[in-house]
Amino acid sequence: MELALSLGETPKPFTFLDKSQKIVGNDLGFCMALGETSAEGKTIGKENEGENKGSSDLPIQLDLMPFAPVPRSQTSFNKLHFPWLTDNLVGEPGKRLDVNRRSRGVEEVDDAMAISSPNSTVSSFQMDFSIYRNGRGKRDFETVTVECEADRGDSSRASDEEENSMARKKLRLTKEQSAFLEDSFKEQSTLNPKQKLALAKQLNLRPRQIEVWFQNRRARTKLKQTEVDCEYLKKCCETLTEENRRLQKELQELRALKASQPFYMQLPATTLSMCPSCERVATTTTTTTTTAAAASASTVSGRTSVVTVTPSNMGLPLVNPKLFSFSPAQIHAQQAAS
DNA sequence: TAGCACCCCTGCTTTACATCA
DNA sequence: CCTGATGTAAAGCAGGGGTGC
Repeated sequence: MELALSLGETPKPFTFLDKSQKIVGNDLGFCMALGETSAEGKTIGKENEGENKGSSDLPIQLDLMPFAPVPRSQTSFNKLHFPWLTDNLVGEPGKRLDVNRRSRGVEEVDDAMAISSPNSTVSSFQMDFSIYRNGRGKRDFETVTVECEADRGDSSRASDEEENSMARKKLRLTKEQSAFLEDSFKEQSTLNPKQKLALAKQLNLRPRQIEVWFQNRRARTKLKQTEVDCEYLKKCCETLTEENRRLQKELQELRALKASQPFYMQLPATTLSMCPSCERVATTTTTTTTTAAAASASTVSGRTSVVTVTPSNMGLPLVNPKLFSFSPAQIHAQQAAS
């Protein structure tokens, strides 16, 4: 029996980038600065130049949060005090580093950009997201603090006293973000760093968040698949149990028949065949069955792998018909010898 | 070749939040 | 409206495998 468990998907070209325009232009209420420069000095999103057409070449920045280095007089939020903002600086002494925080590499650079880069658009757009999230009128200013804290990144959890006093808040992804991530997951269940960065930029999330989302998503998929497999195996078990019961019954009948018909030796042989792959029975009766025994044997039918059921081997338990493979000539020879 | 650092993953757990009775 | 139970999802954490130096 073969169980086809497919937990993964066939790798396909990563096409979620094509959706950027749709998201950007629709109801998310934000645009992205795809012109940012990555750590390697390459323009991120260069490979998606086609999608960027129609939008401005310059990064768009919404000055809704004090992360961006805008003159204080230009932002309406400058009257709000965000004590953690000074912690956003990369390399700030006294920070506690998260163990999962990459100490080098693209992601860190990108995180740092998202947190402290003058061109970062993250915090601004998170504000937009928070507005959408406040559909029911909850979480207004609270949301602002949540998003800001989320943007601080793992490495800026810092200032332990503040951290302790402020309970860990969780960023809730918007429906749009989740849907986009779902679509991306359908395309590909794992991401390479470039794809992660691109997704992060498109959704204005940190790469770490994208990574975590995909990890959790894979875990959910696996869990669901496990449940499905479990159900399938249950049914297989029931089927096999039923078949076993039936075979046992037939075996009893055959034994009873054998006992009642001592001259079974002259019955013709019946060849049963079993497909090796599916183990289904394809009865191949070689001769016309004239007795109940032979008829019964053909229904036991077990199996295509050449189970030759003759009166002489009828008494053998049909444990694994694959083990039985006798040609009529062999059986006749054996009979003659005995 | 061993040791180390780093990256990425899985598996499990924790925690914040939403929902509902 | 409040409250506690419960489910869900984001994030934290530990540990292992792969890779490069």
